[in-house]
Amino acid sequence: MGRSPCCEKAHTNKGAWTKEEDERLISYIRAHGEGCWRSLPKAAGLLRCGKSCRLRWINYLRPDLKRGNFTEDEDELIIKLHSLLGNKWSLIAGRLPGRTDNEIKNYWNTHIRRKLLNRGIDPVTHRPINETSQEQVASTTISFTATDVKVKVEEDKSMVVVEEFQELEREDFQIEERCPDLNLELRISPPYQSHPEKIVGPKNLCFACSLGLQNSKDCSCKIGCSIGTSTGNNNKVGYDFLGIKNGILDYRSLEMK
DNA sequence: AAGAGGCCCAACCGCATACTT
DNA sequence: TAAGTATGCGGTTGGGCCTCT
Repeated sequence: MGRSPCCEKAHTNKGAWTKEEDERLISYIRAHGEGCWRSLPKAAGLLRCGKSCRLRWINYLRPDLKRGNFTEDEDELIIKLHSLLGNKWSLIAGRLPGRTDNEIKNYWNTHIRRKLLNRGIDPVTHRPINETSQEQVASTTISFTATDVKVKVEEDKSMVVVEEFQELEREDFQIEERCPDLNLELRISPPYQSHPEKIVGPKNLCFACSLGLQNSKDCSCKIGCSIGTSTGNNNKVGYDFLGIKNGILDYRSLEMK
């Protein structure tokens, strides 16, 4: 199907943002919140397309952005996350508070790539360069394309999700093999809550239970989950990275495209 | 001092996906 | 179910800045 342009390009500004435009955008978002990017420019009196506004806000104007140089710890975290996730910059950014995907992408391309090359490591495969050139080892990397993980809560699709999850589970050992020293506390958590104690409901559902498949054969937490019972020990199982370690994937916390 | 070349990063573009009608 | 629309993501670009000669 054809695509219409995201905006009327003939009447929009392009290029660097002016201070006035920034101020208009900030004050509009402060007053009305984020979202509705398509209608925002007109409402805010900006001659920009919605995409441009969104990008400007997310990458530059957001108040929670951490400006300044990356720390050594952040460097290492990015490298390790990249070795697991590849160029999934938004997922990587999700683990670095105050950093944007664009910022990390730029930083990767300008600094970290070179840093790894200097260490003799291929920035794509994260393997020693000479080893990479010797042979293409048939390795499996986790891909987060939509066809790999389709998390839908709709009941009719839930079995497909479980199958795809099991596929990820089988690949788990390869992650450990590639990063034996990796202990990033990579617990993907729900979006930040200023008052987490207010969250109501079971804290750690297994994947099947999260899909509403309690008591199904795919439920991996028959002992620990016990939704709605007083016997459930919800603290037994933590949020490991993607929940894979425990065979538990909390779909609620996955950032889906 | 000034020109050339490289680096950096904000912004753009095209596409994929989700959502709506 | 198909078509239309909105949003988000990753790759790429271009212009300003910095360094070197």
